Amino acid sequence: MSTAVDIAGPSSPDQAHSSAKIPNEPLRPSLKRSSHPYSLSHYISTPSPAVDVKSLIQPSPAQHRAAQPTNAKPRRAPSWPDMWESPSGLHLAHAAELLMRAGLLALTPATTEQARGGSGPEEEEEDAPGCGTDFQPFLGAWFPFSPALFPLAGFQMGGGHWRSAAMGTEGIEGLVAEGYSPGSLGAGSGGKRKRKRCGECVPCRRQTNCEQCSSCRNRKRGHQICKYRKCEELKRKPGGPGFESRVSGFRWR
DNA sequence: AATAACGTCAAG
DNA sequence: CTTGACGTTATT
Repeated sequence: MSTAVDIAGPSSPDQAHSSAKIPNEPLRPSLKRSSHPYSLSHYISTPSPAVDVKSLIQPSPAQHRAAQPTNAKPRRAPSWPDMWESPSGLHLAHAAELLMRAGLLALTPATTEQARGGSGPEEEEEDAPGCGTDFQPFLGAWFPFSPALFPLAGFQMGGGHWRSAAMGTEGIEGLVAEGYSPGSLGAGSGGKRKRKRCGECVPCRRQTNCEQCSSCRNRKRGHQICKYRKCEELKRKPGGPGFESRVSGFRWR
C-alpha cells in the first residue's frame, strides 16, 4: 500500500535523514503520464468522509490514558518550553495520538477501498496517475489530514514538532539530527536564520516531488520545494499570530 | 562549488 | 491574496 510506503516513519533508514536531504527520486513513469482531473485545491477543499472526525475529537478513554501524564512527554529541546502544550488545551501528545489513529485508519485496506469508491483492487494506487498520487491519501478521501481538519480537531501544528509515541524515543535526537541546533533555530542572536522543515508533517514525509506543481516545474528559477512537500510549519510566519488567525490564514503554496 | 530550499518582495 | 523571481543561507 502506497500510504505505508510514503509515510513510513523515521524508522525507515531512508527517511531517517530525509529532512536533511530528501532524495529527489526520479519521477515515476505513471506520474509523468498524469492526467488527473483535480487541482491541488481540490484535495485541500475536499472533506474526508471516510473518517469520523468526531471520534478523533472525542477520543476513547484509552486514548486519554495514553496521552495523559505530563511525565509521558517525550524529551524535547529546552528552547521550546511551551510548544508541547496546545493553546486549545488539547495535549499535544494526545493530538499526536489522534493523528496516529488517523494514520492507522488510513492504512486499513477496507477503509481505503471504501473511500476510493472501490475503483479497483489493483495495488497500483501508488502509481496512480496524477500529481496527487501518493498524497491524496493524506489530503483527500481517506486520510483526514486536510488542513481544514486541524482546526476541527483543535490541533495545532504550531511548533510543529509534535511527535507520536509510535515514533520512538528518539524524538529530540531526531530534531538534533535534523539540524535543530539552538543556533539554527534562530532563537538566539540573528533571528534571521532559515527555519528548517519539521520532518514530521505529512508534506515533510513525502519523499517525491510531484514534478507538476509550479514549484517543481519552476525549480530552477523559483528555488522552491515542491508544493506538496512544503513543510506545514514553514508555511507559517515564524512567531506569527495565534491559532485562530493561523487557521484562517492558512496558505497552501 | 553545486545544490536545495527559505525568506522576501513585487507583480498580477 | 496568490504566484513567481531572486537573494540568501544551509548542506553536501
